[in-house]
Amino acid sequence: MNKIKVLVVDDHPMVLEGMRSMLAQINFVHICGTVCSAYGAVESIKQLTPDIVITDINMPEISGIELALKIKNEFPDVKVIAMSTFKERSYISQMIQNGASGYLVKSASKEEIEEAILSVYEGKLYMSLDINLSATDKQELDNIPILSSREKEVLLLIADGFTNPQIAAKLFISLHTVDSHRKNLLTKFTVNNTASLIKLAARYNMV
Amino acid sequence: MNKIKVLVVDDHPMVLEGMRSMLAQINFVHICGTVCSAYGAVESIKQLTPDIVITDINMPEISGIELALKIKNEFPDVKVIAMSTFKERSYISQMIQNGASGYLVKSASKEEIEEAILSVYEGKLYMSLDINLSATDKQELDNIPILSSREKEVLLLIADGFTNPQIAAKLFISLHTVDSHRKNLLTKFTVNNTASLIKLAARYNMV
DNA sequence: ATCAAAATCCCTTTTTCAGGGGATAATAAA
DNA sequence: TTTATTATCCCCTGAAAAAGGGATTTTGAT
Repeated sequence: MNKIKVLVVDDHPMVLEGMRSMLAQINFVHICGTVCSAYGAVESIKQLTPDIVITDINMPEISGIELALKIKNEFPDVKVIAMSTFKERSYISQMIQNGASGYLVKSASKEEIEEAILSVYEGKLYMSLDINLSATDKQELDNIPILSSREKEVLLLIADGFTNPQIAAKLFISLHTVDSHRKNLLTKFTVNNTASLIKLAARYNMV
Repeated sequence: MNKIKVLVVDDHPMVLEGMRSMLAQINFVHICGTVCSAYGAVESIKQLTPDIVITDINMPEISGIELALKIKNEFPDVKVIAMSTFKERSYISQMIQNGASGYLVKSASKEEIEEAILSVYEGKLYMSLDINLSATDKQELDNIPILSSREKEVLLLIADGFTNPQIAAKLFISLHTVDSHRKNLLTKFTVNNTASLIKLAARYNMV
């Protein structure tokens, strides 16, 4: 059996080293390279022709989300596994939409990484969301409200400091409508003013 | 020369592996252990008697900040190096106040880690703040306003959704005073309403 | 001892928010 | 096709925040 060629992209040398060390223990995996920025990633893929790219989501300048899109466009056969701390839950769906096949938390064990690589290599999806979360973390995830797209728009504009009339003008809707969305946001987040709303939204990486 | 005994604490196995691999390349360092939670750390220090503990700041349940305090109380001779992504800048001062001797970003290179360990072992302070920051990150750091302790209190209460009258009651000060602090916060953050204020404060890990 | 900064308090006016109510098309899901 | 959701619009009231002005007393640093 040919080894699965894996390229790792992360801006933290420490994580790269960790991945390198962990992947070295998996016999069916060959680490064909590690890259510390999304800039070098595309070039490296061209040269090293990996089967799977494991990439951090949070990177300066070019995020893992954009990188996933680029990879899917230029190298449709290359599978992408996104990696991050559990906190960036809201980014995961974007990552999947951009063609990623898997999601790993950075607290993943060697076994999980192994499973993720195998699953993704076989064309399946792999998600390691529920693992390694503390009880409070899980509860937090469950409490993240589901917003409509319009509500998301309004939320972002609120967070950027726009007043209701300004938001109404921007979205070409009535002031009353903005007010309704705003009320619904407060209800969905079970808070009673803007400060709490934005604090929570920030914690969930929605703003 | 005796090797410097180092214990690493981090809840991400990947980072632990990375540190282990990087420290293994430094000849004057002996990794006497790695621990994946602050709970085990104290016990391990007792058994392994490290010279230096390198600990992540962000850990579930017990943070690195609390851990640093515990270590300084129970093992005053053990030096502590705090480690995190650059984002938690606001925690650094707390870490230092709690007796940490150094600060490493997770994007630190082997050389930086080497230097940090040496410096701290010799009783100096080591800070790796300005390294590996992108231009925009640096600019952001520069723009982080310096708040008085009172302002921090007020900011936290605002973020928790308390109104000015409630804050006044909690802090035993006049409503007018709260209002002044609030105005000063808006000025210092160069924003013009609460939503923007909390969004920024959240980004700077102040709430 | 002096100066600067921080923290405190006071006032006014305009604007915005919060919370309450309810209603109607359009769309998506069952 | 019926139901539920979403997005839209409207009204009201009182509370709170934004923005402007200014003043005094602690506290900390030089």
